[in-house]
Amino acid sequence: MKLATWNVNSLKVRLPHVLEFLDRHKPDALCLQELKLEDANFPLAVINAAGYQAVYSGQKTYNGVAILSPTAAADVSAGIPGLDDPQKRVLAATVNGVRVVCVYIPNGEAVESDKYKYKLGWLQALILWLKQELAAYPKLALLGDYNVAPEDRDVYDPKAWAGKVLFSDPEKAAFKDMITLGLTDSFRMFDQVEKSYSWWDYRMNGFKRNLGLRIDHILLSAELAQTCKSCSIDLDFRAKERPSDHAPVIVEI
DNA sequence: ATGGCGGCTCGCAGCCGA
Repeated sequence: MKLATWNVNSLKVRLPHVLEFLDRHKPDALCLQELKLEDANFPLAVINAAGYQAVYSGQKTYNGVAILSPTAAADVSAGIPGLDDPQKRVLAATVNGVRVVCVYIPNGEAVESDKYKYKLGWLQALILWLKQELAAYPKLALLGDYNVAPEDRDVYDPKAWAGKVLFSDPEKAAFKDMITLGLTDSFRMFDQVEKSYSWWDYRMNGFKRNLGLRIDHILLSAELAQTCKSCSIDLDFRAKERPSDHAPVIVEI
């Protein structure tokens, strides 16, 4: 079974890339973030025509998440239960017996900002909910844009990024808390080339110079990690004309 | 040290992302 995650930075603009991704990788579930469109504008007909079903939770301009799958998604739930948040950042569904949790964790802007406080509170709410969700669904995958680079090797210049948003100690601690719940970072289960990243700034030729961060992750529950076969980042989609600034991450379980 | 790119909007400038 193949699962994938991709922050598309506008589904309207990236729809051709998404269709190409579905055709090339044929994932059993594809989690998308930053749809930047309302549910009424979700391109369901085009995705159905590609052989995929979709569940989604969108809003105008910002955020928005979706799960695409060839088979129907069951027990769909949007948002973090108990967290009153108008921002559409979480969607969970069961696909072929696997609990697929698609997240777009807040960016945080800068450690001094209110958005950073919102991010840390949001992460705490996510972790509390995940603990329950893991108890209910032993086969669980948490896929998405975490906006956290967990280790030095996930950052092109860890000294320059030390203490900055996406790489501050409280954010890294929250990531570790997720690992402590029993989740495994599937990417690090396997040998990877050095300087592997999932996001590069559009500016300064970030991708060509490989000035990136690894902030998109697929964490697996123990039961899924046991049988995980591979995890990779598909750089081809970041190298395209008019790409998303994120590359897709793919896991085989 | 700064800004840079790209996507969005009751657009032509400003917000947001990371």
